[in-house]
Formats: sequence, C-alpha cells, structure tokens
Amino acid sequence: MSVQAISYKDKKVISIGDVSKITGITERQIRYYEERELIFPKRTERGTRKYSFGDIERLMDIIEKREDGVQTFEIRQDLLKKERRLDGKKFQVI
Amino acid sequence: MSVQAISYKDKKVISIGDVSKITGITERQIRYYEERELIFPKRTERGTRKYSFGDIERLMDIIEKREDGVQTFEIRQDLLKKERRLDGKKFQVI
DNA sequence: CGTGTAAGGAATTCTGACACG
DNA sequence: CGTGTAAGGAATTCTGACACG
Repeated sequence: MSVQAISYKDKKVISIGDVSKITGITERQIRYYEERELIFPKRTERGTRKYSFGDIERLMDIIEKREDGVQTFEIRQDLLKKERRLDGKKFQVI
Repeated sequence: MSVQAISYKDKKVISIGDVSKITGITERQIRYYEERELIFPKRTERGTRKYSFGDIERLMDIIEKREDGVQTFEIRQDLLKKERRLDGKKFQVI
C-alpha cells in the first residue's frame, strides 16, 4: 500500500521538444525552470534531457503558479517545505 | 469499469533510439516489425516515430516469440485473430 | 525472411551569451 | 527576474538500397 513499483509516470523518456508541445511553453522556459531547480530531468550519456509524465504534471503546476504571478524563487521555497514535511515523516522526532 | 481514460501507458512519446535501448533490439528490427505490421508507432509532423510504453510491452512480446522461432507472419496472424475476437464481442451475431 | 550497413539530408538538442527590463 | 534569439557543433532519425541467406 505504501510501497509502489515505479510506474510509467516516472520513467524519464520524453524529449524537451515534446514536453514543449505538450505543456505549451518554450524550451527556453523549461530549461530555465530546471536552472531554478524546480524540475529535474534525467540526462542521457550525450546530455539530452529526458522528462517523465510526472515531470510534465509538475510543469503544469509551475505554469499555473507563474500565471498567478508567483516567482520561481517562491515556488522553490514551497518545494523545499514539502520535502521537509516528508522528511519529518521519515525521521520523526519524539 | 469498461471504459478507461487513456493512461500514460498509451501516450506515444518515446523515440526509437530510446525504445532500442529499453528493449535491447536494434532500430532496424523495430522498423522492420512496423513494416510487417506488428507494431504501430505514431508519426510526428516531421516523420519521426513515437512509441508508447504499451508499444514497448508489445515489442517485448514480439521479441520473445521471435526467440522461440515464431515468424513475423505468424505473429501477425495471431494479432488478427485477437482483433476478430474483440470484434465478435462488439458485433455479436445471434 | 530478418537483419546489417553505408549514404545523405533534415530536424533536434545543447551551451554560453547578449538583450530587454 | 524571466524569456527571446542567433550561433555552431554534435547526435538522431528517416528513407531506399544493396547484401547475405
């Protein structure tokens, strides 16, 4: 129930060109969000970025926030908060 | 229960090079199986083939059969039989 | 029948930079 | 800060063909 096999959602196999078409934003923006550490594609041996469907969902979320005027810095903050919450559950202090 | 939204499994977004790496067979073989109508990738505007995870599963199946000495012709026959069975359920003759 | 290979062209992706603001 | 663009190089993919068997 808690442990789940990695599904297709998390396999990083989509090229940036396709991600751009699917999400509707430019490759430049996608690369910038990576630079700002909001998204983490895999790299092939050659250096090509590969994204998962999960990454695309995350991107959709980022796009929405950006449209609401949220800065990448703030989006990153929220991300870190979430991670800390997850850590808390793993190493719960009593 | 019967109708299901198209999941990530059926989104055709994987390039032939990645399919080759994932399945372990050459691009030549993958293209040949398409020529023999065993597999049906999508084409981008430019003409690049795009495969889904479902396509990859199907390929794995084809590879196994080929290793057992089954010819592409026979594999295709089985495919058509399956389709007919499905059709039978849709247009059942009484 | 099933697969390898060399050939040439066209589209993709990458990085670092300059630009505007 | 967030995004556009031109630049040049490197890797990808495509098709049609010849080869072996």
